[in-house]
Amino acid sequence: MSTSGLSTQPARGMRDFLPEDVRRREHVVAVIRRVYERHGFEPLETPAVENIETLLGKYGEEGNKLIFKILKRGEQEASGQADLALRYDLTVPLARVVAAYQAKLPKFFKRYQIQPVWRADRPARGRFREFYQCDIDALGSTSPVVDVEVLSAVSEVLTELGFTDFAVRLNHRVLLTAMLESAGVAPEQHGEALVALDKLDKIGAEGVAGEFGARGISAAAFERLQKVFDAPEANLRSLLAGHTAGTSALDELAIIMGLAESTAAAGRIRLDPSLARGLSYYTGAIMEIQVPDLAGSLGGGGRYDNLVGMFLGRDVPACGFSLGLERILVVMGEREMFPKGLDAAAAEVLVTIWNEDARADALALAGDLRHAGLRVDIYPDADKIGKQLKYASSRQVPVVAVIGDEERASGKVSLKDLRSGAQQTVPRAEAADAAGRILKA
RNA sequence: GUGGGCGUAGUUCAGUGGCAGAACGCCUGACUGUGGCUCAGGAGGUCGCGGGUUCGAUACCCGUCGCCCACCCCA
Repeated sequence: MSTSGLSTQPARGMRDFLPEDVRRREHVVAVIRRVYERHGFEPLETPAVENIETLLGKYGEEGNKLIFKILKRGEQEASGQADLALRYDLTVPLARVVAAYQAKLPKFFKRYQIQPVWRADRPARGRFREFYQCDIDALGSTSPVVDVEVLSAVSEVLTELGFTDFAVRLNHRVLLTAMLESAGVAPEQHGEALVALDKLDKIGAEGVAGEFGARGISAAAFERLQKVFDAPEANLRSLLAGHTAGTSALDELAIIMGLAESTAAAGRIRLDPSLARGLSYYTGAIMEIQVPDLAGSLGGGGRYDNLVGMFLGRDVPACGFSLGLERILVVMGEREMFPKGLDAAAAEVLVTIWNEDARADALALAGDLRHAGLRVDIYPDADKIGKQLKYASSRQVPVVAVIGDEERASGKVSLKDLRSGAQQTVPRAEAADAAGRILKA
């Protein structure tokens, strides 16, 4: 509440990040970027705003509704029409970029992109209207090596951040369709059936059977599918017997899982026929990372071999994965997984100001200490020295430098270690070295 | 979109149909060359917003906006 009556809250679903928040975010982003680069992915950035036609029709019906649209401006504003939109994910802009710069880009283009996206969703735990996605995508190859590389990179990120209990759920769009066909679900009911199947781990088999019934899908179909969910490895092949596309999709997943054993994703992947994923552009393998204490996922991805084709007119195979920064932060925060150094003080040394005449001296000393590589703050006013020390203490700055009348007369600086209370007076030229020694002690 | 909970000081929250409270934080002083501890004092509120009931509403009723939790969906 402000005195003016104006709300000080950020817009719904948006957040301010205070220094402590930013440090945490940057810590996680640094790990992600390092691992992505280690896997040979190159950085890319695209505009926050896209032409609206670029985004429409890429995310499915639900996705379309959640796009933040931007009204036409000026005289056109009254028309209520939108011609621009905030980007909804990083994958569709990537597809546009690949189509636009195909001549410049390498045959196999691997890029990472860490930028905010916007969705007009209802905010909830770990869900915001502005959030960062940390994407990797590899374009130009249909090889399962690509799918495995992507899984390896994100698994390595999570491992490096300290996650020990994440699991990768793996499925395949073609396999899903094949399963429904083999089970006897009519093609026009596939969408409904997938929504119900996706809830299996939440509402159980009876629940899904009920949903099937409510949507007019035969009970016999669900019975055939249920065996598969109970024991996918044992029963999938027999369900798919004679279904060529389904069988080869299953073979593809088996290859991915086999190859992944040689990477950081080893032991993490679980074939999960109930995984559906909402975005409509996926065509092949789909995957999602889960952790026990979060209802949603830490990230998701998959193969989308014809999204680029929507821009280019010629398909370019692609596979990618998106880690959700805020999901990772929510879980790391609750589990207290952040390293201790992150809440370090903003400065290592606070230079005090004795009186108005000493301001230039203080600034010069701060400059010297900074040139020596120290993080140095300077108190802005010639307040009582006790107040300046109190400020340093409250900000957890470990060392305070004082040039009082006595120090100035003798060309010296007093350095006080606030942790121990010890104080020493050294020649001005040795101040940086002495401060460094105190900090290391 | 569905169900539930909550909006009171900078923060976390008490509270009552009749003068607006605590803790922490903040400011000042005790302590005019030294922080933490202690003590004394002080500032800070249209009780989310709008309407209704009432002699009187921060409290009761209705609406609205915002936040939180669960579901749905997603990263």
